[in-house]
Amino acid sequence: MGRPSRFDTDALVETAITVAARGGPAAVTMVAVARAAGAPSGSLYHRFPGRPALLAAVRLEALADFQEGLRAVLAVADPLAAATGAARHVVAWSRTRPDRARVLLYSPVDFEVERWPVAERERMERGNARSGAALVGIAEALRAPEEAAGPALERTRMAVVDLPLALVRRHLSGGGEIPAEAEDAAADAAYRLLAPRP
Amino acid sequence: MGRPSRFDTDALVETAITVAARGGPAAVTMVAVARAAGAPSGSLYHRFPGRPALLAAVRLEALADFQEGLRAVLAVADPLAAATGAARHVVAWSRTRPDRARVLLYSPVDFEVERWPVAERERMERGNARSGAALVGIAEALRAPEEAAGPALERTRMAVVDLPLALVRRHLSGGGEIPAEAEDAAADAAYRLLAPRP
DNA sequence: TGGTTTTTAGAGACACCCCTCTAATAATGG
DNA sequence: CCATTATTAGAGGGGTGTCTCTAAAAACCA
Repeated sequence: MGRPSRFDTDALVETAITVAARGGPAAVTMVAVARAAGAPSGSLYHRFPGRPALLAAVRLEALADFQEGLRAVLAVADPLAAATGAARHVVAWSRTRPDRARVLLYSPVDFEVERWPVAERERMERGNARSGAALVGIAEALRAPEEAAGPALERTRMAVVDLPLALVRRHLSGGGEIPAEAEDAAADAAYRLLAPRP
Repeated sequence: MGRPSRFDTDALVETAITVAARGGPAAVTMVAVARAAGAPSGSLYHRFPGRPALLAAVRLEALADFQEGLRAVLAVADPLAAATGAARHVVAWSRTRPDRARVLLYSPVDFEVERWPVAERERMERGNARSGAALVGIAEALRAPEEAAGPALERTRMAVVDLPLALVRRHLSGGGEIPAEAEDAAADAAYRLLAPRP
């Protein structure tokens, strides 16, 4: 099998994630990650064809981890419970995995998606499509009889993803931590946004 | 008065804003902005002592423009109307000034606030304090009798600032535009979040 | 043991950026 | 018209980053 590796891919991605969490995607350079991992740059290039691939690995790791849990929560039968649970999950996940959450607070553009290798870009689109489909299901179940599909989806996405992430953003950007109460706040807000009008 | 200037400070800040909107704070380098403005880098250094000062100018211009309008809307007498109006304003402002909005979607850390000249940092803190005070007033007026001050402020800030900005973020990050309906969505969501429970 | 394979190790070419510094330029005031 | 002054113009040093390429190291396998 040849010489055993001193730095395995997962560990390198992990340090790249902490670098990204601390300094944003711009700080994720090949040299910076190599230095942080105590590896020579050659070892990095041995695993990632270039910086775009490294950025993709960082983003995809965070995204997959996030979406996996989200989809599990969204699978609950009662749509309102699924939605409030998902809102709570977004905050809870971010609280326990702040570095990965910080990665997700940046936009795809910041991670230079347009330069990613095609395989990685497709992997991201597949993940987004799967989660998007789960969300559409919930939105449809919650939709008021007279409401159009578009606005209903908008409202659901806002309650389940955007609003919790906004909460997370305010706490994390600035170096702080997320308080436990934020989970309740997210769930409560989602309920208010999605419960049928009185 | 000496030789008249070919590039005035405001115009340079303006091009810096479009550079920042397109490529994020990382793209705002002295050379990049100089190139975009068609000016030699020396002209830039003549007006800004260095990159941190340029980043500060970009951020402060966007922030001042945003907060000015926000405070005006928050000054409305009825607190619930002020809050929903403010939420609407955040989206409306972002819709008409997408480049400035894009600048505000990044965190202070991304703009390297810690390296700014002190004067600029203080100017930012003063602006934040003023807007924060206006928000505290609204939050206090909206607070339910049995609610504590902290959570009430959290809820108000979320409805008035975070959630509208989250909406804006989804549309702007990715290069798109903000649809006009988003203003209604923001105002509606703010109402649902802040109106007294049935 | 000796060949094969995988990986580390790091030097080096090239590009870009920050910033300094010196000249040249073009207006104004006496 | 000349001195003054604000500004443009851009060359160049020093630093850092990307990526390539060669050599050595360290395991496995026959």
